[in-house]
Parts: sequence; C-alpha cells; structure tokens
Amino acid sequence: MTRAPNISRQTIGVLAALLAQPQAWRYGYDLSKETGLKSGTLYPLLMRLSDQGYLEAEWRQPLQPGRPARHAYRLTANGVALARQRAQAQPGAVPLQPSAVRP
Amino acid sequence: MTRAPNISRQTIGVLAALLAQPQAWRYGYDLSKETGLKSGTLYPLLMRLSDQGYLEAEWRQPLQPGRPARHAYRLTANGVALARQRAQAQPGAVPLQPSAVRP
DNA sequence: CGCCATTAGCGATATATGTAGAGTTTTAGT
DNA sequence: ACTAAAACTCTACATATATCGCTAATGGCG
Repeated sequence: MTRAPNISRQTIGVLAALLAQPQAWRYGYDLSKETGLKSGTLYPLLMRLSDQGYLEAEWRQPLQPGRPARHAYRLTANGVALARQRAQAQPGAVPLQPSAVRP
Repeated sequence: MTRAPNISRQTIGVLAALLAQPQAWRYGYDLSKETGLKSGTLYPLLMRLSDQGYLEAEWRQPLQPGRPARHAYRLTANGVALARQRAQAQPGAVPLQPSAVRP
C-alpha cells in the first residue's frame, strides 16, 4: 500500500540543499530557486517532512511591511540522519536531473 | 505643461468606490477587484492620493501567517471633498467604462 | 505480471503588495 | 495649432506561501 517515504528525486534534492548547511534556517522561496521546484511541489513536500519530524519550521516576520511572512525550515537530528542516508550525493552536484529515465 | 492631477477615469473610479462608504477602511486588493484596476495602476494611484493628503493609509497585520500584511486606505476630509467634486456620478454606476471614446 | 490504492508531483490559481520601464494622455505655453 | 513635459496608465515581473485538481509513479498483493 504505502510507498517508502521521502525517496523521490525532489525530496532528495531538498534534503541535499538543507544538508549543505545543516544548522541554518532556510526559506521555502530560496529552496524553490535552489532546487528548481515549483511551489506546488515544494511546500507540500516541506510540510510532509515537517509532519514526519525531519524538519522544524518557524515563522519569521517580514523585514518590510507588505511582504508575506516567511516560513523558515531546518533539519532536525532525524532529518540530518535521513538526509545523510538518502542524499550522500554531493549537495551541489547534479541539482535534480530532469529525468534520468531507465531505458 | 502640467495636467490637472487626479482626473483620470481610473482615479475617479477609486474615489467613487471609497466614497461609497467614506468612513470605512478599504484594502488595495479589494479595490482592485471592485474597480477592475490592475496592481500596477492601482497602487501608484493610491500612493499618489495618499501623498497628496486625500487618503490616510495604515498597515494591518495579516490574520493568517504566510500572507502579506495589508495596507488599509480611507478618505480624509480633503479626500471626501475631492471625491464629491470629481465623482458626483453614482458610486456603483458605470464601473470604469472601457473607453468611452470621442468620435 | 498486472491491478489498483495510496502517495507524490505539478500546473494553475489565489492572496497581497509593490517596482520598472515603456508608452499614452492631457494641458500649458507659444 | 503645435509642441514639450509632466502626469498618468499598463504590461510584466518580483516577493512569498499555500491550496486545488488532475496526472503519474510506486509497490504490495493476488
């Protein structure tokens, strides 16, 4: 029934991006630009990881009024473990290959 | 050289919308839907009127996190006078006719 | 091996405000 | 009437997050 969680290329890409600086808080918008993921993919993904305890999330007030508040994310200990296990590939290397189809 | 300020159909439309409930605080987004003006027209217009003392503006914190703070606008006494003078046409009537070209 | 339920991805849309640059409109001054 | 110039409008784009609805992938089980 259930598929093994958090194994998609997209998820791995996000984990790799977060693993590059494991203690830093990152914003969804920045991650979307770094990984190339669109919001409709990224935010549900971040929320899943957060629900599963791999990320901690926190709201930050915007610096300028009129801009949206920002949601900051960071890997938890479990998240770091998962990221190391799933994304041993170097952080910056091959930022989400379009397909890598099997022939 | 200079054209008389605040006489455009668009400006009059906004003034009329505000004059419908002169004491109410209105949001830019709502006004844009009510008048059909796009943000690139509406916000500069609101800022001009505000700079000229016809509107008072105020930031409101968003109800839900993740959404932008909202800028609320209301006519000042001067603004009410200007609106009455420029927009005697009924508030709801003819909501910004597309062209009304002169033949 | 293929059925099919569950899960994930992704384009579109919504929420809100604002800026940049190009183009248009309107009137003053001659 | 013509022209110059300010005032104004409008199309894009940027900032950020999030949901909706459809499509695609996965993998357990018969």
